[in-house]
Amino acid sequence: MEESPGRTVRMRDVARAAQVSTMTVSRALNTPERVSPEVRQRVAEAVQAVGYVPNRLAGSLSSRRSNMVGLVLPSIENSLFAATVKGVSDVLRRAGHHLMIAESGYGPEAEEAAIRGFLEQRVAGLILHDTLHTEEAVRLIRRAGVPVVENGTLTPTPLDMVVSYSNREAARAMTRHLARLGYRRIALVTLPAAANQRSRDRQAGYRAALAELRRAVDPALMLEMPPGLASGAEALLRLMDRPRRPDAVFFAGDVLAVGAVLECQRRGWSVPGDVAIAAFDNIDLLAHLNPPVTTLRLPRHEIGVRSAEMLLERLSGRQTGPAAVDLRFEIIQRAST
Amino acid sequence: MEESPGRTVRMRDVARAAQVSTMTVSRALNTPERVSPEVRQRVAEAVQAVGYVPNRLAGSLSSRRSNMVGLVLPSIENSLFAATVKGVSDVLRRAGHHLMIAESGYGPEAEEAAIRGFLEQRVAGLILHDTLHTEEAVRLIRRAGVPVVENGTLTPTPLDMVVSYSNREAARAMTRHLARLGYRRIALVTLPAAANQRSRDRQAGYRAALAELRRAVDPALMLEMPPGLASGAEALLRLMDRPRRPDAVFFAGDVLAVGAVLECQRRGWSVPGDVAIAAFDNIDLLAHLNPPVTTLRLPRHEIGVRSAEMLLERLSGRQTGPAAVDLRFEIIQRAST
DNA sequence: TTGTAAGCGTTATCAA
DNA sequence: TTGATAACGCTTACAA
Repeated sequence: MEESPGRTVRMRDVARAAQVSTMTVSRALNTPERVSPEVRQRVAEAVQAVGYVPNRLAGSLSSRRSNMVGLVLPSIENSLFAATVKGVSDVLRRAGHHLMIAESGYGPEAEEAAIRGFLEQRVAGLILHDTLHTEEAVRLIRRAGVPVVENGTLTPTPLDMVVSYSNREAARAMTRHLARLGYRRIALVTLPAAANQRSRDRQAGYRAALAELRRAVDPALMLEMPPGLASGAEALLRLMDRPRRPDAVFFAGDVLAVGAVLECQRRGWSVPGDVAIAAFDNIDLLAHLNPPVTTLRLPRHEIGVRSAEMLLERLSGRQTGPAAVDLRFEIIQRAST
Repeated sequence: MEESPGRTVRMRDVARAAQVSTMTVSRALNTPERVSPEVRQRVAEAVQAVGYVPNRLAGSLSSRRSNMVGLVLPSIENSLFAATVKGVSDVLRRAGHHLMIAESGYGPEAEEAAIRGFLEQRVAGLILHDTLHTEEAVRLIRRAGVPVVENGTLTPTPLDMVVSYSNREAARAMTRHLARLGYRRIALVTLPAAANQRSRDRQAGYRAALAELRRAVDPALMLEMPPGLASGAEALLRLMDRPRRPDAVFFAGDVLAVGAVLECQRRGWSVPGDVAIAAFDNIDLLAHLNPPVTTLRLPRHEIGVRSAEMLLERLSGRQTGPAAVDLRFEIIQRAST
């Protein structure tokens, strides 16, 4: 019943209480099968009695193994990543690992700082959403020799392992889907592509689809907008203001499509009558909007699960060498197209 | 240019390269002002030359200080917490601290497991969203002697520090606001209150407001629903099916209000003509819905910022003793009421 | 199955 | 201002 924050309880205290050496305590805790049942029991009781909480700092320092994984996301606030984080977190927890999270929102330099911080903490592995890194970040990772999973897109030049879907193929598939439905002038709205490989891949997929369909790319129908609901509304208005309007708009980013549908409601425009609208991500809301919005089902959660699993497998020493996992997406056709 | 993951570079290697002792390297890195400029420079160059990445595990073990903070959230997927996490993360990063995140979604036992894990990692402090903890969790925290901030609601029995707004007062204010607007039969929908102090506080605030208005509480107008858009729609339908319909519904949880508004669109019900709708949280979407939805502006981001700041202040040894910070909320009146 | 001794890579402490 | 030495709390390696 000792609850005052006095001197820390060390393994030595448990050892004394159980009348064994610290090594036996260590074994009883980490590899119980290598300790006699009787002693195991005595140690368990001693742990309870003295209120022992193992010090992983000391354990990791000594064993040169760590149970922490670092995750770097472009933005903690973007709810798109929540499903991925959840997947990572669930798998890690079950394996007794812990998750550290940092943000790279301000670009590769911020990512480098986050990576450096994680390596100082001696994480066992890294999961990076972005696929663009500073040279120094790459050097740090290589020297540290930690396994890394990249998530953002199926980069052709992975650091180590990749788990993602193909942004290019997803955009291509949706563009073709819209064409198949009969839309003739399909517009594309993405987030700013300059520092965003995902946006560039989506634009490439759109272009590829049009090329296959033997349609010219009309630059007036390609727009880059910042993220946000208002931004989606504005993109729609700009496109509908063009001399030659689109009959379908593919919003390949964030919640742009939601903003656009809500703007149509306000204007009294019929969707898909006046303009069809398609989105890029399976956020719940899209299914509940009026009309429900055609979109892609992306394997957000599975990306997290597989990333964590691959990392753990590598750490366990079973899996070795680089690997790329191309997870599947799916088109969800709804009333908006 | 050495990039192969060979032997780790230790402080000793830097010391050798700079021709000083490890203590001098340690000082040059942690308290540069206590080292001569010349030596400081030599050490900096040596760090570069050998590619040294400090080992915080060893540092923390030795100094008995850590730069990690543990954050326990009910759900990683719930985007409501994103703003808080962002606030915490920003403040910690600037102070050179790191964030570990875990989930308590399955109740106090899961929270206890998360807390135990963090304490094993020897975090410097804890931020807990929930205010309901197992006895063992409380004992662990007390023994560890780490500072703790609780966030979920202004609990009257804090473990240590609290940073929150008052769920009770917020619900009370919105209920009174709706009454002032002339609504006579105000319904309340919350998340299940059994294991959720926040829901209970909101119900209490609603009851308090009605009592002050000398109105009876009609149990038929109080509903508890699971989270989700579909759930909000269903709640609305159930309430509108009552013999004596509400003229306003206050959705005090999650995205319930959004689901309800979208259901009204589908049914062709006028909001607020047929029924007024109010929400509890300032998610962007509410401002863009048709009609825009009256809601509360809650200090989500500030909660994160202040929590982290208080923790850091305590760690720096300046602030001591418990503290409660009651952050303000605000009603945002929009067209839905 | 259990124990002894020597680190793991850093910092606190004290001395020069 | 700098350095020598002894921890920090655990695990590896080896021995009994």
